[in-house]
Amino acid sequence: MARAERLAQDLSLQFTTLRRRTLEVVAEEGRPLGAYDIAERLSAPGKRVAAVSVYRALDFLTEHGLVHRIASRNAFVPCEHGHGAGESAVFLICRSCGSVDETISAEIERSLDHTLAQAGFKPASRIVEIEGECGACQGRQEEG
Amino acid sequence: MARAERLAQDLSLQFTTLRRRTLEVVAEEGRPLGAYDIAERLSAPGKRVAAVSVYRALDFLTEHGLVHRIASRNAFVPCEHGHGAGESAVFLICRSCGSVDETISAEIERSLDHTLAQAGFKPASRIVEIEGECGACQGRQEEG
DNA sequence: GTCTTGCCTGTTACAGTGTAACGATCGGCG
DNA sequence: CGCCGATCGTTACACTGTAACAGGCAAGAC
Ligand SMILES: [Zn+2]
Ligand SMILES: [Zn+2]
Ligand SMILES: [Zn+2]
Ligand SMILES: [Zn+2]
Repeated sequence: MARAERLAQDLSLQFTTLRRRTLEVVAEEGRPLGAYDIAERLSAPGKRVAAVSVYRALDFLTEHGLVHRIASRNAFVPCEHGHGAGESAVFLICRSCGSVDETISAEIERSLDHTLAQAGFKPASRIVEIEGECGACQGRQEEG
Repeated sequence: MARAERLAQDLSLQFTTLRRRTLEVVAEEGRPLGAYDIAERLSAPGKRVAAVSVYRALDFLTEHGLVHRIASRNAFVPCEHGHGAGESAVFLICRSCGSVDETISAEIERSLDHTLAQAGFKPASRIVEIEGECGACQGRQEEG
């Protein structure tokens, strides 16, 4: 990810090997990965990476917007947008193939802001996760 | 909850003591409760309720729309609406007081449907959870 | 009545998820 | 050099959730 590299220069020292490799592993996989799965992929014979280290790396990466946590799956995906400020994402999670698509919709953003303002609620973070079936899997199912 | 009682008659046999008491405990608390917290509240000296039983009761209650699971907290709240069919809720979770407010917005529903249709995604369940500060806590903070 | 069946519950055991605490290591700085 | 801050390794532990199996109980069949 080029965006990560750019950010890396800003925080020069902060983007350590473990954090970089954690991001790489998450980005290479096409589906959400659990922290323990990541630890396993980062481990080599004789060089084991503990899950707690992965959690710390993931904390760093999520704080800087490089990965997202999927609350309904206890898993992590790379950010594919580089959204600014309070811009939040909508995650489309396919129950068949397990893929996660991250989209941004100004329309949803607006209607959420509207509802929150009406309720007098000051938002800090937003979680919008939709489970269902992605377009590809729908087509596959109709054929088979 | 009257709604629960009404449903109880439909499923007469199904609404057992354990399930009823689980719903009561969740409804009495003003904030999301974890399954183990519920088990603790249901337990009496000499009569311990295991967490696994609570999970089964919660499965039943969520399937029938009497309680909701808060994915970002691994906790459960009573449903306060009795929403029909695919109508999904928006949860406003206060970081200060821990309260959860359940609201329904047709506007959000519409914009979500629109975005999903555009992406060719067939939704099955929706999770919308906003963390932030509720109106009451904002007022309290400004004073103190 | 008794037997079988299905559903709910109890119990144990275990897998998966996440954090606290402490120590070692490394780099920068006086 | 010694100090300080941040990162990382290691251990231990708490919390969340499920699988598997056995007992209880009500309802219907014989
Ligand atoms: Zn993103
Ligand atoms: Zn799919
Ligand atoms: Zn509800
Ligand atoms: Zn509050």
